[in-house]
Amino acid sequence: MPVDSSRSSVFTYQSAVHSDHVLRCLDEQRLRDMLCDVTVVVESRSFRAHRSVLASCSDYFSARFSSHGEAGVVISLPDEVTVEGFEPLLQFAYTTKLLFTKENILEIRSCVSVLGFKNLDNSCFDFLIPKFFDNTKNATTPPRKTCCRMKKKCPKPAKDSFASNTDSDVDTYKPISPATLDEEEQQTGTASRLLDHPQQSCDDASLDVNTQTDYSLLCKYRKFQMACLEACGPEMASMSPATAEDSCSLSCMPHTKDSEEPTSSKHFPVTEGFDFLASSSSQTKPPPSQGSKASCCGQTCGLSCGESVGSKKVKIEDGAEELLETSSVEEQKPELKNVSGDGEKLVLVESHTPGPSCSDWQRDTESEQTGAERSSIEQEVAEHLAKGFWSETWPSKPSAPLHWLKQLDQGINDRDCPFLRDLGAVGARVPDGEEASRAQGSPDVSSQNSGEDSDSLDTEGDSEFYNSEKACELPFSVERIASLSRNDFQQMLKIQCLTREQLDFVHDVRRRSKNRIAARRCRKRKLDCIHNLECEIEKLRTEKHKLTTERDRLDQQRLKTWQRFSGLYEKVCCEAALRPEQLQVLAKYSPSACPLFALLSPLKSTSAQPQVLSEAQDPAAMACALGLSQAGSCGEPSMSFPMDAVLGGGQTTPQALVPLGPTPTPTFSGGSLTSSTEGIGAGALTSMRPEPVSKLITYK
DNA sequence: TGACAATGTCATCCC
DNA sequence: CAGGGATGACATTGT
Repeated sequence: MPVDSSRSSVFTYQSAVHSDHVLRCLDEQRLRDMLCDVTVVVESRSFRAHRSVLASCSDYFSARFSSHGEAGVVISLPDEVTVEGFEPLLQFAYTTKLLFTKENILEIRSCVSVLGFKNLDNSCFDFLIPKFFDNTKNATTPPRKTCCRMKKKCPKPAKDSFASNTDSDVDTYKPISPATLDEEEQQTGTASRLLDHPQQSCDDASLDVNTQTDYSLLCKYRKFQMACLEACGPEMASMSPATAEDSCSLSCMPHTKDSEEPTSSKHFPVTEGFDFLASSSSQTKPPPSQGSKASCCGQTCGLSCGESVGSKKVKIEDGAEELLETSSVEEQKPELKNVSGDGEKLVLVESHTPGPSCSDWQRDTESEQTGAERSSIEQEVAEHLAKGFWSETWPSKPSAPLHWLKQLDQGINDRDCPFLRDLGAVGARVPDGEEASRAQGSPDVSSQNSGEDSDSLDTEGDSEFYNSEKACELPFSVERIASLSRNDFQQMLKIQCLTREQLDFVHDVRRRSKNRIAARRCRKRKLDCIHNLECEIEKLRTEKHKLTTERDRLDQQRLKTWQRFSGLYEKVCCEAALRPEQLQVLAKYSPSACPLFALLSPLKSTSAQPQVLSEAQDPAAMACALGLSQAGSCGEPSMSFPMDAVLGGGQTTPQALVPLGPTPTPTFSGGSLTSSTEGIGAGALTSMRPEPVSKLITYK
């Protein structure tokens, strides 16, 4: 790890292999029953393990162990957990690899669900299980093919061939070609979205791994998953290993030497950020000695485009052939290669790629880059490759990028592989020399040069990219441009001594990559904001409903209270036979909510109801008549009450409380003042000073 | 063929 | 002042 001694910054070294080493040692301890502190009993079979490991992988164990503090505990798992399902999970906990077959995948999923196993999301099984058990392709065929442009870019014959194969044999899960998606991500970077989206949809590991996303609300990622089922599924379902070898996808693998070997592995994205990592060798990534060329090539075609941190990869093994993860740490785990299988066996591998934190650019190319930008970068790198980006070193590097391009010739129709067609288009630009001859040496590739849709596939930006790139043969991978930190990036530029044009190109690539990620972040934030606002609206609606209910309840309560007051005042007025001036005095000292209070102000505006006054000669009757009108004194809402509301001895209807507007309309029904005797006494009356009407009647 | 969604890119502002 | 992030606007592509 080169460190600039002139720096005073604090450096962080993050080992790429440490975590894997620890896990491997734990696994060895488990196999040797060393330091194991728990015995897990499943169906009368015991498994020794470390509690810390189990607890860190499973919510179930975490909860169980938290309640059993003592060591040497024996835990019996529920009946739902079977040996068939638990054993692979235990191995996964110690190896990050989940071996499963068609026979036990259901058991495993059940156990995952029961035990709350982490990092094994249901969506992964949701993706795989249909491929195992769904005999009807249409049942899993999505209406749209979001993820793969193969449909668009591949001529119909290729698609039809897939379809025919699928129809004939979909029950058998076969490894699919890594090219099916790798090519596409190299082409357009679409695969990065496709891989990012499932993560977002399921575990919210969106393009911004540090933030939570509600992208799960969006069905687009599910659409991607379903689209992959169709686009990749047919291959998965129908392609035999032999056919897989012939597929273009395998040829896209940038292996230095292994790529020449028949490969039955497939590389395709799976939901929940799982990638199906394809490799038929123990070294998927080109050796570091090949420099940036091999490194870029490996990343372009061999790496999946999941998130760099915590990304998961699925290795598909065919038979006894073992595939190794592209991670550098994989080389340290040869013992894990012994995955024999009578039939097909899949290995889910969760990679532990550390984040970039050192200045080792060689390491950076292997482990550093975000999934969001990786695909697009890979695309660019792929374009570089196809254009003979490393033409300088190419002659001496037989395993250089075009090597795997050359393999595209092997029984592969470029029409079957959109990436090939794109590469062909790019290859047409290969200026001269060996690259051109190599490209021409491939009938398929050369034919791609005249592909009718190759030009249409190039966007304006691509053309600009090609033009600028043509004069910029960079000695490092494009992905590194965007993935490096600012300081490292500048340092790298100093070291490389690039030309002005190259510098411009590099900065442009970096700027666009950064901005691309920023745009994704921005959009994600926007979606999050929209979702939060929607949640807020829903909350406010709920609160409004609650408040409305409460208001209605209080209205009813107030109505009852009003009825009691009405009866009481009615009684007082009738029995006391008060004169108008006495009524005014009484009303003056009465709460505004009481009916008598209404007598005060209406007396001043009796001109509005002369006929009423003329009829109501009796003070009590007049009081009752005037009491109908409450002309908004003191700014209170105007109220109008039917006579029976006041005189009916509590026979008030809810309408009596409904405000009728600023101009009250007295409704005198000529009722008598015979009142009920119920209610509170006069003494209690004077002591009751309820809140004014303006406070009691608070309408919205 | 138009609507729509997703994404990339550019320009601009702000830090 | 350079660089990077955020974001609106626009273009492109796919469904």
